[in-house]
Amino acid sequence: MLELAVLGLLHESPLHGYELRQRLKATLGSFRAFSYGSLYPSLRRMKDAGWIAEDEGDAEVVAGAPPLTGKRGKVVYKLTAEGKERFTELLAEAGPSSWEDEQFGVHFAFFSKTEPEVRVRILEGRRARLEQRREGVRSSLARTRERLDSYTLQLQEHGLESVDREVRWLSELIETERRNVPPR
Amino acid sequence: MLELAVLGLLHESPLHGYELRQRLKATLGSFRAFSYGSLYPSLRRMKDAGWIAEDEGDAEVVAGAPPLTGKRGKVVYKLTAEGKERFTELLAEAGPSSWEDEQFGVHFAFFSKTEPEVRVRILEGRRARLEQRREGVRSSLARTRERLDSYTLQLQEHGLESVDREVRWLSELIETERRNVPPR
DNA sequence: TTCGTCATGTAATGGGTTACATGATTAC
DNA sequence: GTAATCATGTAACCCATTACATGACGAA
Repeated sequence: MLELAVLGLLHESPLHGYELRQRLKATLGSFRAFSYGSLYPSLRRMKDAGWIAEDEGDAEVVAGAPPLTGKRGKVVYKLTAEGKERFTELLAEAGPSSWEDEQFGVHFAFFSKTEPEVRVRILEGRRARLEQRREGVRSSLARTRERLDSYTLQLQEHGLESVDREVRWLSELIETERRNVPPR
Repeated sequence: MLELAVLGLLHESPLHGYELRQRLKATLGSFRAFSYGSLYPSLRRMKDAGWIAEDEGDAEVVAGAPPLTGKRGKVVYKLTAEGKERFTELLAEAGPSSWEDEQFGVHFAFFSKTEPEVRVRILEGRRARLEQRREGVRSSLARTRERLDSYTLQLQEHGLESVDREVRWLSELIETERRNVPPR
């Protein structure tokens, strides 16, 4: 999850940890936020795995002074060739977990780097998942409506409307995708 | 979280684990689902803590046959006096975490058992949280709109609309609460 | 008799958060 | 010079999930 997001952002340009987190917030918006406590260890692991590497030879070295002192400044990471491969791989292997709430947003955020067929698969998977959830809530609501107090009821209905809204959104997106890439 | 939900459900009537999970789904709707892998250990802990207890003397003992065999059937739990206290306590101590996505739904689901002032506090806290999030997204969007690809942009905007919708919903709820319990 | 679903549980694992510690750099 | 924020990191913990194991019970 975090891994995919980091690879995706570094795919655009090298960044250091702190910056990465800002971009993460900006890219994922209201869907997800990560803390440094998960980001830095993750960067470490990804570096050990060889997917990212420290980016020297940066515009950072201007006066020569900072690098001369043993001080540790920003650590800028860039994607390695293996990292790019890994990213592509992660994007391609979109399975059932890709349409869960937390994952979907991250996948979607990198749709412009995703194969058109995979995009449609994810959008449809997500929609099916939501429709199934909606049916579950609806039928349970039909069975127990009278027994629920007004607050629980409001919660259910607001939830249902939210799901409906997202389904409609997804349907529009799917249609647009289809127009651009007609099914073979 | 799970704890609060379980206490809340058992507050209405004794239930066994399996049933509890169904009710959890029905009550929380699309907001949250729990697996048995977290439910059963949680029940165990709550029993050890003395908040819930096995409910014997149930309608279950009809023919006398099942209890005579050493077989272990359903384990029905009921709330103890301490459990009721704990529940009230949890409902009252509604702090900043109560307005986070995951917690809010659970709190809201038991609003009918919550003090009116606490209800308003939670609703307003949640609204403020969402408004703050919305401003964050908005300003970041204003700054970086041109640099974002169309997918990321759509994600942001859909997110923004969802937040807007929930804010409006909350505002209506708050107004209703206020009409019923005018501020002293 | 076998299939579905009811029912209870455990072990391993996952994927994060909070709180803390530290220090550099920038703006006032 | 001092406050804010930029910047990196660790340790302890939390709260759940997945996968697995087991078995009763009712309906076809």
